[in-house]
Amino acid sequence: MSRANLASPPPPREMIVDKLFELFRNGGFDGVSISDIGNATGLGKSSLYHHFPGGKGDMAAAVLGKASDWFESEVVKALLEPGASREQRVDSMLSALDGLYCGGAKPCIFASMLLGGAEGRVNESVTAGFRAWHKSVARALAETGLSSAEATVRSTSAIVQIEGSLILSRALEDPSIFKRSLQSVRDLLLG
Amino acid sequence: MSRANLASPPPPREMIVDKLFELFRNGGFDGVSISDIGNATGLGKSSLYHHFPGGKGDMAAAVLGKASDWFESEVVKALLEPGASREQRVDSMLSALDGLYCGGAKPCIFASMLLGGAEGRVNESVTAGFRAWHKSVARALAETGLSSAEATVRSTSAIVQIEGSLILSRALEDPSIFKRSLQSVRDLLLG
DNA sequence: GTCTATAATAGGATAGAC
DNA sequence: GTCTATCCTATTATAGAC
Repeated sequence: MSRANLASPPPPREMIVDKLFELFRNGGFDGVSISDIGNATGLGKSSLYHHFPGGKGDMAAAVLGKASDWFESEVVKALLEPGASREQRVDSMLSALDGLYCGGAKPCIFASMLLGGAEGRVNESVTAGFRAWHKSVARALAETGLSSAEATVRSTSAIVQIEGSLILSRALEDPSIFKRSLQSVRDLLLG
Repeated sequence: MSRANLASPPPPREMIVDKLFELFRNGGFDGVSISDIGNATGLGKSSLYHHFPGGKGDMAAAVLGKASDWFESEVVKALLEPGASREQRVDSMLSALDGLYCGGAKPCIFASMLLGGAEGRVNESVTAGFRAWHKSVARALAETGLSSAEATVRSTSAIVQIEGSLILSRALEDPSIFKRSLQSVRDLLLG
C-alpha cells in the first residue's frame, strides 16, 4: 500500500516451476538435463541456478512441493469439505485429477520421480505425497459413513487404480483406459 | 554330437542380462550408467561393449527382450494352457507375477523404462509387452466362459491394479498393498 | 573375451561482467 | 536477474594390446 510500484511483477519462478513440472513428469529426474531445462524455459544456466541455488535437486524439490501444494488445495480440501456429501467430495477429486493428468495423457509426477532415477533423493517427498492423498481419501469416506477399515481399503484401491491406469494409458497410448478407471474409482468410492 | 567340448560353457550373457534387468528396473534407463553396470557385473566397459555392440541401448533392448520372453514363457503360456480351468490359469499367472515382483518389493521393468527417461527409445518394446500381456489375459478369460467384451475389461483392470499396486507399494514401502491387490485381481478374474 | 588407456562429449555447477 | 565463459567431473564409446 505504501508505494505505487510495490506490485512490480514478481519473479516468474512459478512459471519456471510449471515448466519443470512438465519436464520431470515426462522424463523423470535423470531423464532431464539442465540444458533441457534451459531450452524449455528460455533461461540460461546461471538464471536457473539463481532461482534454485541447490541445482537440479532444488528444482525437483520445488516441483514436488508444488505437486504437494496442488494436492492439498485441490484434492484434500475438496475431500474434507465440511458438510459436503460423499458424492460431492469424490466428484471434486476425480475432476481435479482428470485435469491434472489431462485425461490420462500425462503421467503422475510422483510416479515418474519414483521410477525415474534420482537415487532416493526425492523419495521422502513422494512418500509424503501419496500418504497425504491416501489419508484424505480414507478420511472423506470415513466421514461419510464407512468404517475406518473399509475406508482405508477403498482409498488404497482408488489410488492403485489411478496410478495403474496412468501407466497403462501411457504404455498403450490409450487415454480411455484412464477415463474408464476414473469411472470405476467413482463406483468404488460411492458404492 | 561331433566334438567332446562342443558343450563348452556358453557366454554368460544371460547372467549379465539378469544384472542389467535388476539395475534398469530400479533406476530406469537414464538412472543407470555404464559404470554402474560395470560395477554390478564385474566386467569392464570393453567387455560390455563386446556383448552389446550397440551400447546402452542394446543393453536395454536385451533386458526388455528378456522380460517379453519371460512373460511369454511364464504368463502367456500358463494363461492359454489348453484344457486348464480359469482358476488354474489365473493362479499360475499370479504366482509367476508374485515371483517376478518379489511380493511387491521390486518394480516392473516396463513401467521403469516407460517413466525412467529413455526418450522413447524403448517405448515400442514396452507397448508390445503390455499388449501381449493384456491380450493373453483377455483370451484366457474368453476361453473360460466370459464374453469378449467382459474379458477385455477385466484384463485391463487386472493389469491396472498390478501396476498401480507396484507403484504404491514402493512409494509407501508397504508390500502388503501388492499382496492384497493380487488377491483382489484373483477375485476379479475368477468372479 | 577381457583389460588398460583414451578419446570425445554431455552434464552439473560456478565466476564475474552487465 | 540474466548472460557469456569456464571448470570439472561423469559418461558414453572406441582403440589396441593380451
